[in-house]
Amino acid sequence: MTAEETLYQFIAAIPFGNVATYGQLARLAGRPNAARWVGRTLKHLPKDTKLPWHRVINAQGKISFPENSEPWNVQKDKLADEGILLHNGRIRLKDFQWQC
DNA sequence: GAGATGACCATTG
DNA sequence: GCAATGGCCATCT
Repeated sequence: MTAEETLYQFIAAIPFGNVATYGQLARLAGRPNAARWVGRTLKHLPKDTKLPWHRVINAQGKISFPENSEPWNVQKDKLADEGILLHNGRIRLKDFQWQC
């Protein structure tokens, strides 16, 4: 099981209606300080991936795309479908962050 | 091999 | 809450 595969497993395991941060997933995958590695890995995902990549946000509860950009809107919509709404441009981690 | 870059984080003031 | 700072990992030039 490579670190990447482990990462995919954890992303797939994020429950509906919850989100996880880059640093959190990095830790779970066994790379405590590799948040950037998580971001890089996500960017490499095929566009037809089954992974809920939209549930991955940064530690500030914000979407890591320029606001109102195309991917930003896609992610926002998917989150809204799960009842996760942006409050002042960011997500309330306190309410939605995955506890594991 | 050095420097820049990127879907980042924790700490500090 | 926000900005600056230093750190992290992998890739590209």
